[in-house]
Amino acid sequence: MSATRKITIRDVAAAAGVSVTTVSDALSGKGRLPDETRQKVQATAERLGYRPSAIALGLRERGLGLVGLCIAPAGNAALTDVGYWATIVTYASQTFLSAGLAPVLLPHSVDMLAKLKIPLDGAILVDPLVDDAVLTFFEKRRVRCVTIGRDLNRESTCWLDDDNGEGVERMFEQAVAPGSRIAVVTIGQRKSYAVDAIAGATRWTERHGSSIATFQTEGPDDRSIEAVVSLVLQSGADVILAQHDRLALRIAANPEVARRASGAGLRLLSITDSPELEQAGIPISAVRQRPALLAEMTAKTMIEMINGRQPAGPVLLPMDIIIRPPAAALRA
Amino acid sequence: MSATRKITIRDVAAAAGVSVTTVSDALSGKGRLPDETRQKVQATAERLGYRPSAIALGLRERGLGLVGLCIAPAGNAALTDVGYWATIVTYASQTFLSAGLAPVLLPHSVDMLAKLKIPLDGAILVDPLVDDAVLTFFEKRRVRCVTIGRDLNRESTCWLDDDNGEGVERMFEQAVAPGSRIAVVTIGQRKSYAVDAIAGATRWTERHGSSIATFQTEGPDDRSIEAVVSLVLQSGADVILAQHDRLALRIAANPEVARRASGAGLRLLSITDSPELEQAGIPISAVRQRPALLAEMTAKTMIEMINGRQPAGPVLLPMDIIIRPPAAALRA
DNA sequence: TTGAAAGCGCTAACAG
DNA sequence: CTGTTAGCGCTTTCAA
Repeated sequence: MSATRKITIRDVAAAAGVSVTTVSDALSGKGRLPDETRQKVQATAERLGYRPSAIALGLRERGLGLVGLCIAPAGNAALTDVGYWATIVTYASQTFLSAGLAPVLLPHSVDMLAKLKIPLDGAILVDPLVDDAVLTFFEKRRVRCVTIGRDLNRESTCWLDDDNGEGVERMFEQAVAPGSRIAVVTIGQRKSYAVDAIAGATRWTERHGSSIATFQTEGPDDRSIEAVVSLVLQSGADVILAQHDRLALRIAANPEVARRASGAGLRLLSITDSPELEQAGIPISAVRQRPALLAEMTAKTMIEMINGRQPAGPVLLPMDIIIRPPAAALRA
Repeated sequence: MSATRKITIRDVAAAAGVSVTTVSDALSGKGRLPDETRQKVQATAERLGYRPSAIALGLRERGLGLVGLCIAPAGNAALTDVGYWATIVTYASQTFLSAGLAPVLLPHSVDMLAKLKIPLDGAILVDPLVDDAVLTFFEKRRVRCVTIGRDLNRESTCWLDDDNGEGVERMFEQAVAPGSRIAVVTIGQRKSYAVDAIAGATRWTERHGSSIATFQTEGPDDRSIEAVVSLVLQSGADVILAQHDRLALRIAANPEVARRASGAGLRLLSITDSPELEQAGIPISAVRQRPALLAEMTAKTMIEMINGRQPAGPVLLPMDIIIRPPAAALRA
């Protein structure tokens, strides 16, 4: 580590009256020099405040041990679940640090990414979009990459994820009556977790002769969401599956939804869980993600890759189902 | 950025049948070569997938643009306020990224820090302890450092902070009656924000002829906290000032505290604020920190230092006071 | 217009 | 036991 580097190995060599090799060996403990020389060199280095240049080391060793962490920032609480973000960042970082690798927080914008002049040994990307630009950037730059979730249009990259499809299917098994009319409400860009989750719901539907319809909000604003909720209510749905917990909470805020859901007329489900769901006026069941484990495993996969081992193929983590039964059911 | 670098500038030169200088000039647009040569070289570079090595660049330029971010991790919610952590990390990172610098999440342990072979251009440290080991480490390594809060035993470092002293003094002005008996409850290691805040409370006390006593919990466990709360209650205190919001919430959980505080017999205050305080059974007034602004300003200060400008001396940000009046006061 | 060579700071191979 | 030298990949004089 260094900032205002000045004294180089040569300065130490000159001051100690030896060659650079001797300095190098003396400090790294490699060659078999007499203790006297070694100590003299060490003392000189200490006196001069000499620190080996990490960059020069990196140049030789081809790598500094930097790994990128690319995940939508937690600035806007409405957009990102801060707890999810913090958990992933914390666990991935800790795993990397334990392996002697330094986690770098990467921007999501390719422009900013391109401005960085950083020799990355690898990168983790969380929730890639379809044809993800960041992923393309990494591919071009030959930066190895592991993702949490996957780019739906890309076969090659190594990824891990919660098993959203199986999780949602199981949640339906436990929480939804056969023959129900299901409305899926999606928001924002297509991401694999949502696609997988909806696929799970669809599988359940096909098995149980229920119907399923998907509604996409125009935008992330309240007006767009309200509009879609009206449509959903008109459609006569028994069950609403929201793309994520923030969306579920906003749907739950609709009075008509709240009214129907407080009886047995409507069941609100979410593809992602968060502590806030506990505070909702109505019960919202959800599939619980495992960001801590996911982050750790993803980081470990990255470490494997850096160490030259072939990473395992896609990994799917089994999820917990959080059933929050409607008040009516509790009374029964 | 790179990972499995292979093709160097020499490969391109050879393939294009020119010298490395020409390649360098052609790609950076520096020399005045004929367009024909330039295009040929660019095409060759493209074809070979050539990327200049960030490390080699860094070796010449003496710096890669890496800045460290050292802040106790958000793993344990009881220890850290996740929102505070996430805000600081997010805003500091964004400020750095906008300046083309890459934020590295640093471990808090000096051992792990020493394992990292990273050429840091600077680092931000949040809430240093007394005689902070990380700070000492940076000093030794000649890594410039700006802190949020300060090491109470260190004069030299550049720091910024919320103006906790003034904030708490003002909170007392608004929320505490002259002549009150004040109990300060501290927990964990000595940090400057708490010392400053208590100093503010003490100043207020001296002006208004009140008494103030400090209680330090043995440890962070519930038993230790309970023990201290008993002592405080026995002391006949009117006002409890807790070191931080998590501690305040745990104090508020004491039935006797809750009982007295729901009347006008006891006032609970906290040196830090958080959304959770809203959910507490009893009103807890607090001083609100400004992590977003603080992080941004600190990062900007760091950027100034990296650009060779002298940073301004200590900066103190005025704080907002969040008064949550006791139910008794509302009724009146 | 182009190229050779000198470093940036370090280590490893090879001599002495 | 210690020193010289050759790179790691790049840019920047300075010559040709």
